[in-house]
Amino acid sequence: MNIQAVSKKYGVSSDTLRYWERVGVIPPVTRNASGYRDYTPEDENWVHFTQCMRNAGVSIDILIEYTTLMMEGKQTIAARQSLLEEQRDKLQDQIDKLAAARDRLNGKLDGYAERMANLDESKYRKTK
Amino acid sequence: MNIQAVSKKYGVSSDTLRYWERVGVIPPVTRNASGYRDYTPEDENWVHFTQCMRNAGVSIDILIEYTTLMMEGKQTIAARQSLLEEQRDKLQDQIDKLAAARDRLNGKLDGYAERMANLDESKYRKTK
DNA sequence: TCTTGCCTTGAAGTCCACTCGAGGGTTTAT
DNA sequence: ATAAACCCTCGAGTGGACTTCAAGGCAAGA
Repeated sequence: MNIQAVSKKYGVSSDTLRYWERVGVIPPVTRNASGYRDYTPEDENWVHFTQCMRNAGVSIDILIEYTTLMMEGKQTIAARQSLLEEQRDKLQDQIDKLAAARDRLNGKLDGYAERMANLDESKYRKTK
Repeated sequence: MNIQAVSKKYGVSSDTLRYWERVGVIPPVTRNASGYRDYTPEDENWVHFTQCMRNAGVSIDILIEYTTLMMEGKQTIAARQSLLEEQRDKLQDQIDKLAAARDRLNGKLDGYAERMANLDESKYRKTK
């Protein structure tokens, strides 16, 4: 699958796909005879994983670290595991922060709903 | 309360507090006789709200827009309400993305747990 | 064969949200 | 009364993550 098709399939620009590969977030992508990128299902999986992590705010540096460990083979399994655990915990913290912000907005919105109701009411009885 | 105390209380640098005020994320803070910032409880509340929203990734531009509407008074109530609703919905979308990433990491971690178990086992019976 | 369009690289540019430094006034402690 | 530790403003600098640009190679259709 060429770069444009992958770009469309995952909603990531070709520039970003090349950038991810250049800095080492994803391992070197398979090339065809003319040197064009030809993403295998495994390459695609890296893209998908990266997109998922980036959407969640995992930093480029962390992803580079993970990919580097991955390419170093079996002896890095324990390191990869703790890296992933750490990121999962960070994600959970972030989820909690987002939920707190959402709840705070909902609290404010309750106040607005009331004020809007008062505005409506005032159309009918001009009490103030 | 002076800027340093607020900085400590909310874990936001003094530079950032000044920056937020400068660009209009929070309204002008009360000053003392020598022109130093002296945060009232209401000023603090703006800081706290801003910190909560920034932690959740709400952009500076959106916060400026909200504060501007706020300072324009009652006639912007409806606009503020829809701005807040939109942000709440965005936060929910982001929460969903983070949860998806977290779940994906947990899936990967299940795989790692297995491999680690195999490594342990191989210490005792060298079957491969 | 010429054109259109996608592909390549490397370097430079952009955007966001701070963060820092310079230069200067104020308050507090000795 | 003078040094240390605050505070102020303004403008420039930084870091992360792209994004665009420049210059050129290859490929399929008219």
